Amino acid sequence: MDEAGQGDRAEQGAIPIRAARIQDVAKLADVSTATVSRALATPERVSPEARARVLEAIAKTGYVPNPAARTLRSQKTYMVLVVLPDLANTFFSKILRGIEETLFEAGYGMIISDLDGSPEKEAHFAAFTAAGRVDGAVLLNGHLFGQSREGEGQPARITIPLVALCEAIPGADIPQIEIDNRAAASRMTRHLASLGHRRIAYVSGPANNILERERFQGFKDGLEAAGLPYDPALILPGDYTIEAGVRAGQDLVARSTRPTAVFCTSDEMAIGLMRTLFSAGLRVPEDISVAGFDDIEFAAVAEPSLTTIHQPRRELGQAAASALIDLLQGRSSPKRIRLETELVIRDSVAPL
Amino acid sequence: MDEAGQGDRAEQGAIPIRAARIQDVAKLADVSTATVSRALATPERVSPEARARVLEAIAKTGYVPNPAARTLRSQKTYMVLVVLPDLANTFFSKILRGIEETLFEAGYGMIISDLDGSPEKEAHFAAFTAAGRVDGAVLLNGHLFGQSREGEGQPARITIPLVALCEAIPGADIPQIEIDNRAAASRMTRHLASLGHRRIAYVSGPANNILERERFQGFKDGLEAAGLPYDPALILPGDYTIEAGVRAGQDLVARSTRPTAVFCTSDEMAIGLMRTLFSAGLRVPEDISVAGFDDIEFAAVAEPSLTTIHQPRRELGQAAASALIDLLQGRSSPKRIRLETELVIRDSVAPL
DNA sequence: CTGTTAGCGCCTTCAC
DNA sequence: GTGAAGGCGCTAACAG
Repeated sequence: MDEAGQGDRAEQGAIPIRAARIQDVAKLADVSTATVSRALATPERVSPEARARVLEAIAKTGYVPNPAARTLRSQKTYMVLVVLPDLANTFFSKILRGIEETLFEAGYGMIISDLDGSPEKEAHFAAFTAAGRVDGAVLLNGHLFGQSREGEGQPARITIPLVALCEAIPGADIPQIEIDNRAAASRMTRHLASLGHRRIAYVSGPANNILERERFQGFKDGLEAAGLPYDPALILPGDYTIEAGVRAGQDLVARSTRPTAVFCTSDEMAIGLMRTLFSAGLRVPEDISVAGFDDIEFAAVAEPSLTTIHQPRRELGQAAASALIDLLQGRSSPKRIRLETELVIRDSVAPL
Repeated sequence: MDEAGQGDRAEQGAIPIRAARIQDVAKLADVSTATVSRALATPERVSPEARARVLEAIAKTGYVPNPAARTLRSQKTYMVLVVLPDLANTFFSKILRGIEETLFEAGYGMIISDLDGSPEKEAHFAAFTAAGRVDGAVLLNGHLFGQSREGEGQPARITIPLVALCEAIPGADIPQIEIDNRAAASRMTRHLASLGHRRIAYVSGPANNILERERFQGFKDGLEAAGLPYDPALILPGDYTIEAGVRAGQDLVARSTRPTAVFCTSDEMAIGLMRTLFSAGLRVPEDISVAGFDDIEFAAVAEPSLTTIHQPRRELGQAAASALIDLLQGRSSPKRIRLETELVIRDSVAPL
């Protein structure tokens, strides 16, 4: 015995019952520890009698295998890391749920890392991952860990299975689960044009973001398909947040000639933008039509309800988790999975 | 050597570089493994020269301690479990962020369990916790794990530090971080009454929920303070979701005599309710005033913007994480922490 | 201040 | 079908 051992971490008199170990079960069932282990992992290789005794002993002792020991031995953690840029963003919560439920069914736990734009956090989680605390990772942040600034010996290369979700990672040879952002943005743009709108503004995502690049392309595709000119003055900078929508709205309100429709590349921005328009006495859709992207919960109950692009968020999460599990269990996975979006027509957009 | 070892988990030719172990570092730095360990854990107990050599060797090898081995030895996981009833609920995301950032600073990781109303999931996570995969847990779901249905040998008692957040757990002798729901609800009720409203409806949370019980008490307190009678016909059932608000709205719309104000115990319900009122041609606040609770992001940009009770969500998360960390590190923590709420007056409520 | 040593609990080969 | 034994990588006692 080395340390004092157990107990007293929580001062309120925690009961110093030592958790049952495999030895305890073995003794009680009158078998070796190897048999206990096998009874759990490969029951068919253990005689029915022994198995029954083991199971009974497990029930009696309340034995739960020690995961640290198991991991140390088997090199498997049954944990998956989910890396996302902003946990507080509504858009991710339902995706997370899709991921979590799929992982759970397969016996994996989920560790979340909220990068929050901090490079040091990213470095931390890269180390975390390299240290083998997780078997795999789902990346929602649009790039690989640290992009290994080379030099410096071996920068702890990450060799576990990875999957990219939503924000595709161009160069990476990993499964990518996403929607067709370009096609969806084009679809919305054509929808607006088909209603007679000719001056259509576009509120962008963050510069250099892959979603933004694709949606912007789609916007231009849509203009072209509708025979409308591209006017840089109608491009407003944004970053998918409510506040960005508010700012874009202020810009619009201040103009003498306004667009007749605004395509916001997130519902948050659309809602923030509408708010600003209302405050200035403008009506949606009578004075100006507003469209969103994502179809978050609030899109349907906004006033007016929001015309937008529906993303199957839960299914995206599930698909990403499934792809990762496939990899984790030695199966292969398609390199690219694209889920369908849908144009949802509500009340915030009207014919000109 | 037993197994084949390393490599080939990910089929795409993962490089079979074995991660550096403490031994490798020790050899390179020409010290014992114990010294390496100490250089990391208690640098002040190692000579500066040795420390420098160790650090250099670590940099050269890219060494990252194996957490499974560390956990096995030290019985510490540096992981915290966060148990919540519904990950997809907007209300939790900012709280999670508060928790995560505080844990992160203290070197702890966060594992999320979305209970999703499933008892089997709860049992799973109870076992998970009992198995020692986490050092502590933050409970947002209003009750202790499984409430240990006794009998059956030792049902793997959970003895790690726990903290309850938002939903207090009455009998439990653990730190509870919350707001004063009763006082806040009373405050809002009195605010409505002070504007001349005498028929105030109340849209509830789920029956038996502790938040609901407290807020309902507060509502009655407020009525009493304002000298208004309590009318059971003005209590509408809800569960904090948008849909519940929609349903409550339908109920209201169908009535011949309506309340002049509605106090919804969540912003989601308030937004859903307003939507239904609009669809029926009613105006807010001209025809009917609507108040919410929580002050989620969308409350400020709803149309009309929502009068509500502000909860410091991020701070709640931070406070819970801090309390847990105190416990984890052997310090004590106050048994009850109550953060201040604020009445936020916007446009959805008007004088009668 | 530093090295030696002994496990943490489990899984898995090897021998029977 | 089963048991004995070694070791996954680390840290904490104990000597020095």
